Amino acid sequence: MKFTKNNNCNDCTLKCDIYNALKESGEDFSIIKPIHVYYDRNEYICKQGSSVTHAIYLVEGSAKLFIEGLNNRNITLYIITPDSYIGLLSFFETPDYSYSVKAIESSRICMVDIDTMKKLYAGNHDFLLKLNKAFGKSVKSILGKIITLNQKNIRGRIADSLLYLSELYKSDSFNMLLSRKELGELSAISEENAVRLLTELRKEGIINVTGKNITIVDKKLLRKISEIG
Amino acid sequence: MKFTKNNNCNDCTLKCDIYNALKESGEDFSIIKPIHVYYDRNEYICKQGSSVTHAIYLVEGSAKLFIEGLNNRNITLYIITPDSYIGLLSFFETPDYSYSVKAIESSRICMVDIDTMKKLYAGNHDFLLKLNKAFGKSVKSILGKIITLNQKNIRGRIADSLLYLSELYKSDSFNMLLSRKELGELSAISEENAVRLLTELRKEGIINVTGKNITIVDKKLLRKISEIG
DNA sequence: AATAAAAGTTGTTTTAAAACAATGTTGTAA
DNA sequence: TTACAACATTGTTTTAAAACAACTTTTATT
Repeated sequence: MKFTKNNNCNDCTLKCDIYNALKESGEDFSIIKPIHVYYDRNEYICKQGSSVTHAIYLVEGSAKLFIEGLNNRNITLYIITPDSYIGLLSFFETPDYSYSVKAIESSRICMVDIDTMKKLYAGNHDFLLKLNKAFGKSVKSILGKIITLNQKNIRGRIADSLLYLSELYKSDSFNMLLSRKELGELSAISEENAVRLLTELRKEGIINVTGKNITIVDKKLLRKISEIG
Repeated sequence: MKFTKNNNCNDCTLKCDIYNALKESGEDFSIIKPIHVYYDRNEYICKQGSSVTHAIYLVEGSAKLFIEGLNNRNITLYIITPDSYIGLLSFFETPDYSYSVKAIESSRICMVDIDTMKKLYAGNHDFLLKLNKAFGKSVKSILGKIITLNQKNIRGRIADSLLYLSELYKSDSFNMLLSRKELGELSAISEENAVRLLTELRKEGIINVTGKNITIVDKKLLRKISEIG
């Protein structure tokens, strides 16, 4: 982890919501002092229980958002890719993060002090509504996850996770960046069963597996499995 | 289900957020035309998949918010009591409800057209922030639920549900209003096991059970069970 | 290159909870 | 006041998935 202060939004290639809101407001860019941070794989970007001090935006790389459960068992809710908010679910109301985020590859984030954010959306209604929209979307996906985790068998769950990753990376062939254990955590499956299921699906000709590289061969069938298990 | 139109907020004893926002704005109360609806036990207040057309506020009674899952199996996320929003989780972004709500006793709700709501919070920043705050709180409780459902055993889960209900009704002795099946759905447990666990806890002297009336006798122990199962 | 550590794999055993089944109880509508 | 449905209870069986164990492969580290 290393960080740089004194960044200037004008030099940033990413024209994020915050930038746009600020530009619209006509305010000086000096009011926000964005901090850029670089993380290696497996480093915490934010930790469940710690206080929410900044709005965090993922600029580069990818990260997993997970809840830290009992006896070190985690459940990964989803993978975050650029460019989207990391701090979102805990942004309103809660003083502390109710989840953790870890980089799953080298990643870069940009963070803006929460007071500055508040000032910003106090004067910009659309900005707040945009935050809400993203927020609402997250919630919807979480509700779907609850059903998946509680009502599908492990075969259906792993199929779900693979389809999810394929959609996330917008390709039938992708490097999932996750270890077998982490893939398990995305589907609430033990590591051993995650391995077994990947092997099973491979032998059935539904996917190809080479290390962490997955290719979905028969998407139709995988979708069926996701439905009926 | 029966409803009344042409209600006047000035006659309403409940001075809700919407009322207050409107009053502050100085607008005429005639711009909102609240509809009051009465529901019997087990009637749908809103149905998963149907479109979000109104903001719904629970005025009287209580209701369960649940996700309709696979083969008619539901998971109840929480119980709603007055006075709070029902439509909240689906209020932003999503055009359709991603969950259902049913009355668990005779209940009364008040609903306001969503366009009116939008007009209202367009001119009232604090009102929107208040909505967000309530929203954030819901999300936090749902994240906790995910861990409970996936990582605790059924004994821990039922303990959780009983503690939750006791907190909700602000008493160690309460009528849970839920059938054994519904209590099961609140904890993702089969009806049979819900019965067995209640009997078990009763025999251990931790709770008293008379029909739907529950009394928590040993709260400390129940908390312990909720933790360790 | 050698060695340790982490990650992945496969077979076997255990177990928690659902499903099934049968029966009892209560509430409610004719 | 009977009768039928919904709800509740208890015992038994089945099963899906975790846990355990042993081993292999890959990846870092000295």
